[in-house]
Parts: sequence; C-alpha cells; structure tokens
Amino acid sequence: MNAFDGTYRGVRTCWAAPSSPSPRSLLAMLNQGDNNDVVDQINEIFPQTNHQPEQRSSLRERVAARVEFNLPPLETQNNRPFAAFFRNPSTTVPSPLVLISPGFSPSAMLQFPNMFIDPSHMILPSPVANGGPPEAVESSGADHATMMISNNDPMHVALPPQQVAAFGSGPTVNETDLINMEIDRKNEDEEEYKEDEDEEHNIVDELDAEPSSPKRRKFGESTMIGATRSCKSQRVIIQMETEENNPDDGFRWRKYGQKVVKGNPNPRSYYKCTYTACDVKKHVERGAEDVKFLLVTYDGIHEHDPPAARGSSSSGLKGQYSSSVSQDHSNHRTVPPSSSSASEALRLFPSSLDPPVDMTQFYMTGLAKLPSLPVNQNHGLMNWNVEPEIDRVIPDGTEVFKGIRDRLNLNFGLNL
DNA sequence: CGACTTTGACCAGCGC
DNA sequence: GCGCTGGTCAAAGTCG
Repeated sequence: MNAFDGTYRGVRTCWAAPSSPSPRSLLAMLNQGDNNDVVDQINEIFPQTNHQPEQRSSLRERVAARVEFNLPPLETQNNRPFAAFFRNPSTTVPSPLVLISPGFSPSAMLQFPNMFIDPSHMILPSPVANGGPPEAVESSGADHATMMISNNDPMHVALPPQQVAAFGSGPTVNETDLINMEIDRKNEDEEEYKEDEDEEHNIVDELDAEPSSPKRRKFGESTMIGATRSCKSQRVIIQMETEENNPDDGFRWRKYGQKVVKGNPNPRSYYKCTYTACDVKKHVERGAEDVKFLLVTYDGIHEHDPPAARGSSSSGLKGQYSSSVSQDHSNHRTVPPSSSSASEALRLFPSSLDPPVDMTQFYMTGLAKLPSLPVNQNHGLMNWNVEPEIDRVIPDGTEVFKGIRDRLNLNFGLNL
C-alpha cells in the first residue's frame, strides 16, 4: 500500500510554537473606540459566507469568549469524528476552543504554521467560502499551540500547490507577513502569558482521549518547558477512516510497543521512525466507539527524506518523488512544470488531486510542508480517488494571494 | 539473516 | 507512599 486508501475525517495538530497574539490583545484591538470597525473591516476583507451558521458568534464575541474562558462547547456534530475515539463523546468539557469563521481554513494553518509561531502576527479568516460546520481552533500560547479541525474545508481541495508555495514557503512572500496585524505580544503581561499556556494544556487535555490524564498534561508541559523548545515536538494528529491499522505514510516505522489505554478498548500501537537518529514517533489507535476511525498521532518532525517505498526498486526518495512529480498533472494544474519554483512547489506540496496521495507527501517534513487535505464537505469524507473540482474554487493561487494582498493593502495599509 | 512484531516488564509523572 | 496511567524497553518470536 503506497498511500492511504482511507479517508480523512479531520486533522488536529499541536506544535510547539511561540504564541499567536493573545485573545486579550485581539479583544483590545476589537474594542478600540475608533477601531470599532475592525470587525467590519475584517469581515469586509474576508466576507463570511452564506453557509455560515446563524448561531455563530461574532468575531468580537469569539475573542471575548476566549479571553473569558467562556467558550461554547464544541458542536456535537463537529466533534463526532473525534468523539468516535472517546467513551463519552457527548461530554462537553468547558472548552478553551475558539470557534472561528468557517472561512478560516485549517489547512492554511497547517500549511503556514509560522503564522502561529510568530508571536507578533496573527492570522485572519481566509476568504475561501466554506459550507461546512464551524471549525474549532485553538492557536494560542507561546510555545505550544493546539489546533483542532473537525469540519470539512474546501480549501483543502482548493489550494493548488503553487498557491501553497506562494503563501507558505517560497520566496514569493514571507508567510508571517501575509496578514500582519502587528499585535505586539510584548505588551502582554506574564500572567496572561501563563494563562494562555494553561489554555494550551487544557486544550491538549481536552482533545486527547484522556482528559484527566497526567501523562497528557505532561506532554504539553514537556513540549513547552523543554530547554530548546524545539519544533521537533510538533504533534500532528490525523484521524481517518481506514481499515489499515498502520497506513503507509512514506516513512518506515518500527513498532516498539502496544498498550491499551484508558477509555479505549482498542490497543494503541507505538512506532518509531527507523531512520538513524530520527526521533519521530507515532502512535496509532482505533476509535473506542467506532473502530472505523483510525487516529494517528505523529510526534516530531522528520528531518530526513522518506525512504524508498517498500518493495520499490527506486533508490530513494528522489526516485519516488520524481516519479510522482513527473506524473501527468496537466489535468489539474495551471502552472507549467518548466518553472523551477513551481516544480519545487509541486515537490513540496503535491496537489491533493494527484491520486494516489501519499502520506509521505502529507507529512514529509513537518507541518510547514503539509499540503492540502482533501475533504469532501458534503459528508465529511474524502475519498482520495474522487477528484474534486478545485479549479472552480480557486483557479489560481497566485491570483488569490494577490487579491488578499491588495485588499490588505487597501484596508490596513499593509504593503506586502 | 535482517527487519519487524509481539508482549510482559519496567519507568516516570501525577493525583490522592 | 501508593496506585493509576501512558510511554518505553527488550527479549523472543515471526516473516520474507
């Protein structure tokens, strides 16, 4: 099996990262007297869609809710995929999760994690229409951010690799400058700093299967208090519907343990990357309520290329990737392969449209290179073999970026 | 024979 | 200190 033949239901990530602007800062900005139109400006720049649930709170309310820890419980429907892993999926824990605009693409956060890592920047909702339920996202904290994505995001299928490259990693634009609101974290006091960290702990606890598990708390602390605060502690949690117990993600793993954890009768398997000196680990477990769902948790970032696929005569990743890239993408892409940057983009961010999608490419070198996650917004499932019609959503990522840039420049005077 | 899996034991953190 | 829990170790077994 060269790629997941399962289907994604959602993605949750948490990575050791410096803070995003604190909610208090956002609220202060939103509450500024003559900046009362900040929300309007934001909404003008990133208009909300008709698909947005009416019960969705305003941006101000969402930020205020986060500040006051008075956050609405996650919608059951949203949680359902993850709830499949929990014994008591109906439990609504007082949540530090922030409901964000459905136009705010979680895939974008996956693709541009530095937006959250950079403490002096914030991210705004993307203009991408989204017909799915609201997303629950936590992105706060200085060194440990958690994000839960439990809805279906058309941007996952809508983001061509060239756009990802333009937004995320290429020389075209500094990702942290894309949407720069210049929230000065330095003005935040230490107490608030700790408060956000506590929220991060809470979110890890809540999102993980063991809300009261000391080990879970320990994980959060360890990733934050670590001497280096290395991004190696990035954690990516992927939930998918697959019958594979250990779907091939392109890397080679050695199973080193198996444990039945509390709340899930299905054992959790622990794997280590077999690459020399690579400390990346993952554990895989099936849902307690619905064994159809597989939860794969990656700890760390591979700082090496994936090995050649098992059984492949290819002599390594280059062969593997070159063959992938050399496939006929003409049906999906608008950027000619003659462009070196485009080729690089294709290598780093293979289109989600290219079947088969290999988890090697999904998790190749960490969050910063995560490509789009295709999700069928109609039923929350995405079959990799089903080709979404992305070109009607975002015909060209460069144009989208230019549009966002122009509007930011027009509305906020940001000269990107 | 090497790579990988299995599985019981062990370790460490946390709450009580 | 004790028990619970998640994570890890390592020897034995399995497989190609």
